[in-house]
Amino acid sequence: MRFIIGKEMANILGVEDIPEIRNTSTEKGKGELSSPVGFMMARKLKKRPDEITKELAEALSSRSWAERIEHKGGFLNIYLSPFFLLQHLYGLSKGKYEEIAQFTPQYKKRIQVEYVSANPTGPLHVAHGRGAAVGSTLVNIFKHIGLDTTAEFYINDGGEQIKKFALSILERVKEIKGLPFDIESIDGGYKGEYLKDIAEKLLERHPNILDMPQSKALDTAAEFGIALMLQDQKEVLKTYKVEFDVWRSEKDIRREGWVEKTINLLKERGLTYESDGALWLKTTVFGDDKDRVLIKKNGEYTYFAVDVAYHFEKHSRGFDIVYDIWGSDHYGHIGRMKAAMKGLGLPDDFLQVIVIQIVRFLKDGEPIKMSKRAGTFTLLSELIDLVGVDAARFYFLMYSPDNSMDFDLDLAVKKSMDNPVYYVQYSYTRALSLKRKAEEASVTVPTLDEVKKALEMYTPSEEEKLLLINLADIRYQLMLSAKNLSPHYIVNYAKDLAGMLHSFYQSKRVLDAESDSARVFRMALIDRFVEVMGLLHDLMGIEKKEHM
RNA sequence: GCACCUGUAGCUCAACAGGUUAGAGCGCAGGCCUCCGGAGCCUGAGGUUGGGGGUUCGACUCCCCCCAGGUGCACCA
Repeated sequence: MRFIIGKEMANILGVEDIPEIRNTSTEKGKGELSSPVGFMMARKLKKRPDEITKELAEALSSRSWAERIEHKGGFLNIYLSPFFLLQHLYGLSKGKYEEIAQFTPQYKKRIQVEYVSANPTGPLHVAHGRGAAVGSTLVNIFKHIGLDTTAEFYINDGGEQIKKFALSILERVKEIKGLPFDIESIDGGYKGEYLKDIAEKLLERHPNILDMPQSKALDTAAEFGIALMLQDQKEVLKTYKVEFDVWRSEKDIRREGWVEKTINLLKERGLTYESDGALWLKTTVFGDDKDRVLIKKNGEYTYFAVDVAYHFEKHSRGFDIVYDIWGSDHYGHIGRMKAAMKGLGLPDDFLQVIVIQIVRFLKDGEPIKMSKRAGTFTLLSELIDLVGVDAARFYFLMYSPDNSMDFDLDLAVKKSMDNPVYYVQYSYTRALSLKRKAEEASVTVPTLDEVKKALEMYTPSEEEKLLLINLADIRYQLMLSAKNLSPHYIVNYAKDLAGMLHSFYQSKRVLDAESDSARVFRMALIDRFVEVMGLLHDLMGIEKKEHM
């Protein structure tokens, strides 16, 4: 809706750029929408700001969408026709998201979002919860506005960690068998209790595992443990409303020869050299602080080498933009990866890393120490059991990913009204309950024609218009989240809408309204609220509750 | 030391592409149900946007310099 108006302004002024239109509905005396178009265009058009806005106000005031237009210096303050807004909202379910998608840099690109990508050497940790919530919501938004998006999980089932994992499992098998065992001797070994479960199940399947040759035993343990952990991760993610289109295995990347292919290409480009028995990539040429090892002196590929190959493979699959969602602890990986992408001749905007800042979990007001090595970590599944999927997701989504956050477990456990997720869910339930009551009373949702007639008789109040204009802003809000790569815009938007619904609900009766026309208008408003708020629930991945 | 993130009301956070008087929630003070769900609503107090310069008609927003907190700087992943 903002775009429609912005485009009309641009047409009248004969300029290319669509002027900024702000939602000023909650501010007094600035209209419902407002644009600093006079200031923005003054230089270009060589006119005074107030001349421009005066001209626009005159030209636009006859438009059907305009109820009233004021010009104040360089600002144009617009009051919209309620019918126009409802008409817009009635057309919402039919899609037409193209016109907002084109304001995002991802428009008409093939995009991939890779996130979570946890090691399959253990269950998902609570810290995975934030990236999972952010990633899945971004993907939901991208897909909803029609961007060509693939959600991908990279299974790190190759490399050094897997060896340590397999060794650790075998030690636990020895333990169960009553044989001497020693986990401490494994450098970076896995000490979590869950390894005993894996070992037990492994013994059931392969009772003779310890009689196998060492390398076969390790392979068997690794394969078995990975399958089990992956299964566990998939189940938790499903509960957590996180879905992937593609699960890509590191082992397959290696097996398909992508690493050799990639390294050869880098060699051809003269970007590698040997030193200390290792093969190095000249990432410093592309702005990295130091060069990085591709092949260790023991002949194995580094994680970095495989990851570069994986991203080269992504490009070969035809993606234009790849978003990797990483925790801030992987920050050091970014510079070298971007340098490697440049070395491979990929476009500058191909790899974009969304860095999620750290989450601290507070218990009794104190941060909990969490470490995989020590085996004392808290699981994502435990967090879900504790606070529920809705609260967990909502809490993670509320904050900008740039912001480090504290997750107060005591507060979340309380399920008290401090928790904004209830406030938002309650608004949906309340509106839905009203629709249910209406249905019982045989009051139907009006057609657009009925709304039009009703609005000839009825003038909406402040609360009603506020809710209306903000509902109609849904697509702009989705565009903001998509463009700025953060779900927190739509979460705050949902909180605002919920407040407006409650405020409206408190001040006006719907079913026993003072007039037929008022009831028709309000029924339309409630119906559209359920539509928009329902969509927001779906995108955020929280439950739409019929009853609370 | 270098790089990145953060610093906004007592607390937790917003603020769109630089735009008109910096907004919410919690907490605090007061008020509101004969009534469609009070898990709600209304009113109020509360701010030198960490500090200092600069650019601009206009700066929380952009640039520079400081200060404070966090994270990262592996032939680990």
